[in-house]
Amino acid sequence: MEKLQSLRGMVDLLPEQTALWQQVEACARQQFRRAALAEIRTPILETTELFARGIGAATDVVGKEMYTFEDRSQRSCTLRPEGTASVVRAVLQHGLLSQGPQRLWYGGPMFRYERPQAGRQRQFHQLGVELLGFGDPRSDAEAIAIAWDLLMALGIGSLSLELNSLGDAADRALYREELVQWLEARRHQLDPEAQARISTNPLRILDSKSTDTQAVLAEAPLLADSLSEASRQRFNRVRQALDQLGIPYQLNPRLVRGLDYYTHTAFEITSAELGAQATVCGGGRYDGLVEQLGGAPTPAVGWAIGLERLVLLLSTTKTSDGLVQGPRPDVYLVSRGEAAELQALALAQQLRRGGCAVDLDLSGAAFAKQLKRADRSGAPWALLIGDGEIDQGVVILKNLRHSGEQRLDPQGAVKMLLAELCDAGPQSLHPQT
RNA sequence: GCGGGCGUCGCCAAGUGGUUAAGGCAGCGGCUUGUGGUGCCGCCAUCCGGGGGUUCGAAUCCCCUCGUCCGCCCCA
Repeated sequence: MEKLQSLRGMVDLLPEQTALWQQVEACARQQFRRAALAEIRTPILETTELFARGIGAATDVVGKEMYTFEDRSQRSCTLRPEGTASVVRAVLQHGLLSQGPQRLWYGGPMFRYERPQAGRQRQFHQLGVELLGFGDPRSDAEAIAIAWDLLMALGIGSLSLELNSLGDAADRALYREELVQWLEARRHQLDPEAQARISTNPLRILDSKSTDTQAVLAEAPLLADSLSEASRQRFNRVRQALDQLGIPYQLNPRLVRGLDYYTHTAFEITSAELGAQATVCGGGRYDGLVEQLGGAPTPAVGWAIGLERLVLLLSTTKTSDGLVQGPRPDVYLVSRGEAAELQALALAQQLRRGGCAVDLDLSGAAFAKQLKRADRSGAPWALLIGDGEIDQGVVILKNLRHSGEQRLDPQGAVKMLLAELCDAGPQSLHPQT
């Protein structure tokens, strides 16, 4: 029989990895709370139209990477390839903007039908922030700062922030015309992909990784030169704010980004340690999207972080090695004999209700076996109960670090363990040495 | 969608045409029928991702396929 397997590009996170993920998520939540962001959760499945309209039909994401299928009523559905469109849809659907600007974060799985490689899977996870209803240049800087500080708080080093301004719709239209003209004149020097893009999405040619294409582009007109005075000033104010915040960045006039909805500020945070898929965080301003999806014109800025890539960085970085440990029980309950096993069950419940992490051995195996497992579990304490203890009305509280043990009445042992626990907090659960 | 590398036990890994497919870790059992962490003993792939083919004979050669990894495209 064929072995059952997960779908290509869909990976399991096993217990030894989830501890690190939980740490990242906890850190993010803390940062988001400090930044006064509220969480929003939207469905993973949306109408295909949402993404077609929101992200742009000419983009690769919509053109060839979506998981799209018809449901039982022949409605075209798509597994979300990114989060922003859904968040804007939800905000509009529930009229949240009528209560004022929204400071939101979201997280969860995204789906893109691509060939898996390092740092890229078909189901991956993002954490994103959207500031809706904010047009001030300071909000661009603040959004970036939230991302930057989160990455710093996680202890990720060697990151670089690349920054560009795409201007507003008018600037882009103007520049697009100029660029197309320039490209047409050199069509024969471009690779086939770039040639095809001249008509579909010329700006995307700019950040091509092809060295040949880049060589040709060296002389190309720059978007920065087509920006209106207002756009230019706006960009300067964003940069000023970043300077004020002490966040280092590099201007990258070729940074365009793949989704159609970006305007003005576009940015990427990359790491040299990630291989080909170097972008950890990408985002920017999207002043046109809310209107595009049927709302009133509303300025907005946001970004998304790829969690797989983040975790990849954290497990590569030496400093974080060994810091994250899976859950260890505080107490391991060993019991043998019918009455003892029942009492152990009850004590486990009592200890857990008291806040103690308890692993209960259900095997009924020999004491030696159970003790061995107790040792492996990493628990600092074991509670042993057998027929002898039942007869005497005691339990054995054993310190697995020092091998000391004492016989106590059951309630005395519970009190002792809970005191160890609660008085000094979780740290005290793991006696040193 | 395209290019290249790889695919032997849960994990790591020897083996590169010839009778029973090393070893290590983990797991299980025992030495120790109620006391762990060390030690010792035993068990743990009729099978080498799957399917065809070549051969007297293949995990070892060929083809197809699937998976995986790396890169391209693109993105988080």
